[in-house]
Amino acid sequence: MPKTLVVILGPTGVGKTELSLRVAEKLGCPIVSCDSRQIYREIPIGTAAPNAEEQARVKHYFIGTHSLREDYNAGQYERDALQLLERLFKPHDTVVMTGGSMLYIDAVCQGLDDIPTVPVAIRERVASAYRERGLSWLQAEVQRLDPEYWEQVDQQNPARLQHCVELCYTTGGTYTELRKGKQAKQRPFRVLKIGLRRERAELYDRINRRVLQMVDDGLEQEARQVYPLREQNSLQTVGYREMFGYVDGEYDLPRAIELIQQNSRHYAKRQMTWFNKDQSIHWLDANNDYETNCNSIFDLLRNDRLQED
RNA sequence: GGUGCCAUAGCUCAGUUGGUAGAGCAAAGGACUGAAAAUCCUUGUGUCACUGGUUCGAUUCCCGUUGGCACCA
Repeated sequence: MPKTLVVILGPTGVGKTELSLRVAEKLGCPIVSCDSRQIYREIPIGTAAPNAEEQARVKHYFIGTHSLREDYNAGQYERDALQLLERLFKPHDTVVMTGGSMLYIDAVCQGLDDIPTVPVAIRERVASAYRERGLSWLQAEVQRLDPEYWEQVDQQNPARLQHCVELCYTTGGTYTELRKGKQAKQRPFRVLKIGLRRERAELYDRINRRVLQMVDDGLEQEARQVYPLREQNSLQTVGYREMFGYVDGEYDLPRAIELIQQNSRHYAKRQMTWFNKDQSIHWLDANNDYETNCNSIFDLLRNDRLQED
């Protein structure tokens, strides 16, 4: 029997959670979360993680499994998720994966290149040099160490440049050498990507209202509890940065809420830009009833199987 | 009621010594391989409040109107 991973993706707030639950219930399979922030146990409210009731309906993986103090990233997720899927595909022919973290989805479905982990000391060295000497230093380093990458890279983007410099320091070679693996990695299962979408105005309205609901549910208190960890990468997250600004007295609570809504909309927009490029996604209208969308997914699964045989 | 100041992009404001205007934010589009809810790039025509006057030409100067703010009654 061919093994299939059903990936349900879409922008934040589109309604992935409930559809995923219905699909998983009908298939009798678990849900693997593909969300770079729901993985942290301290921040369930602001990340709209599935609640206890939802998790009781279907077994979930990668929800609240890590602490904000841990460094986690897409490469690690690729390894963890593949390992888990190998296990889950023994009893199950189909597994549902759901989430909106674009890079994490690609990491599982296509795979990332094998890039070494940068030692903390090197990361800090590059970061402090950048702080002291600015973007032009990063640009000069990349030109010197990896001219080929310099030609393609977004030259104004410090995050990209820093990463390249870190890897050159770490390996003694170039970043370009590590980026050669363009074609998709072989996976021991097939992937069916389902994209959920709805009209822009409607999506934004849902996002705005969901943020207000999060505030009612105690987002401010949740943010205050994790405030001491605000410098962690894991807290460079919509909903928390804005609350930290409020706690620091930069603006009032209504302004913080406005900013959270706005940044959530920006995030949704970036997700859509990314997903729009992916030709392998089968799009469904989030306004259809669950029965209709579930049936569409099962039809796609069946066709997929027939083709395979 | 009187006097003064203000009225320019969705918002906050620059500016044009008279030749029809530009920043920040918002918004839209895009990029993206171990920070990815991150990080970055591109995009600015708007009756310059309304009416009349002066002028070759007014958003800019003048009269009036409307709205706002301040002070005086």
